[in-house]
Amino acid sequence: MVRDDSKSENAASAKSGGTARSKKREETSARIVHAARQSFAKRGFHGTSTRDIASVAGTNQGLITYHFGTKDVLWRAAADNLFEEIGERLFDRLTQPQSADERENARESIREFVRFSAEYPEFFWLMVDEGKNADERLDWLISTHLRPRFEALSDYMLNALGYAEEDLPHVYYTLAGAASLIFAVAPECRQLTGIDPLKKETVERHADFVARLIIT
Amino acid sequence: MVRDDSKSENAASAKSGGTARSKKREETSARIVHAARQSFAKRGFHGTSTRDIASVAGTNQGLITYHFGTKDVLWRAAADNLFEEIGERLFDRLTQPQSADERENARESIREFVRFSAEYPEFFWLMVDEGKNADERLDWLISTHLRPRFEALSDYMLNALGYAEEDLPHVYYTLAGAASLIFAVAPECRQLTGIDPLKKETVERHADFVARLIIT
DNA sequence: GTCTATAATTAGATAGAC
DNA sequence: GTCTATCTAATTATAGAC
Repeated sequence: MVRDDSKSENAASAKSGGTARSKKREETSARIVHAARQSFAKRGFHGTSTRDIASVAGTNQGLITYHFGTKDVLWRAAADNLFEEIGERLFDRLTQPQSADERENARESIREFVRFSAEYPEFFWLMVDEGKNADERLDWLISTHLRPRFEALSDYMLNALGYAEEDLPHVYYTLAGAASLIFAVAPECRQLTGIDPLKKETVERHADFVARLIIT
Repeated sequence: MVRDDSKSENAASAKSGGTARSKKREETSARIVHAARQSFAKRGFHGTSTRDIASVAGTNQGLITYHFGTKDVLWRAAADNLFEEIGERLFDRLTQPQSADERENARESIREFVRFSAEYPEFFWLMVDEGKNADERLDWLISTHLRPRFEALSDYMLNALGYAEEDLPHVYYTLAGAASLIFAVAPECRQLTGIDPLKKETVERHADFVARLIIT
């Protein structure tokens, strides 16, 4: 998702060392992507302006064009960046059994998913924001990131958890919704119920609540 | 939420009958509100332009200003309209017991809520869109619509379902998320899983799935 | 009441100086 | 690579004709 910069490594810059230049490039690019991730998550694609992103990244709007071309490409880069982190944080360790008790393994996997949902509400926001409209952003999101993850999860649910094939969509969306919503609307939850869902004890409470609900 | 129009019922229009004029006013206003509900739900507050709303309503942008003043006021009117329908569709019949079996009553209430979520994904979209940012739209939404509903539901969950006070937020958001997400991201679900969540049988399947999950 | 025209802002994208 | 200045289009809100 980062533009090929081999062409810009010209003779002039080669003297001072192409590595330093491309390092700075990547630093700036990364700052922009990070700011974009935050903004797109909180305000959605339409609610986010490239000027705001540049401002959060501590730079200017022109640089976004230079590094990414269009707002759409930047959005994809932000999504890539998010899913990269998600992969490391979640999917890799979700299928690793810890205990001899199958059901307790499953419960702990669900607890892990709830903890993840508290850490990365962005995932849920992105899913809801983009999942409700059939457009090319959704197409890209599914083929690039969602499908491989869903299929890995499906295998796990079929084999380790023993769900029936036709229940998979219900399990998947039920779990995702049950685990995530309370954190995704944290400001509302605070104001409406008086409790802060992002407090460590509350996260654990919710994790256990959902885990015991799904795996009795 | 409709602007007081008593002042515009002047002497000139009184001749042709104030009722006819105010009837037309309300029809136009209602068309705009209806279009606004659709657009705000699907695209969010920022992603929706008043011109698009006017176009869907079959009128022009100037009339929106005339009837509602600002985009923000129109958004409130759209939310009011949604919650009015929700009240009729859901909250009134949720607490009416049908069977002698307490657990089956609870299950049927949950099934009803799932069916409602399939019919009104707007509710979920609104909740997620506005619940993630602490701003004055959220304040208004909570104090005007969410709090009274949440307290009514809390009573029901405490008394009829026998949940503990400190579990209420977890029950509430778990149920809301579990019931709604699959319908809220219907296009994604179709493309990702191959099943259409809005098909009648699928709605019932999900309703039963969630109901049996929560009330074993 | 309804509509067209337009003002004032803001958006994404571009050009060019450094 | 970075930044400022600017173009074009779209936005909300306003003014005024009918």
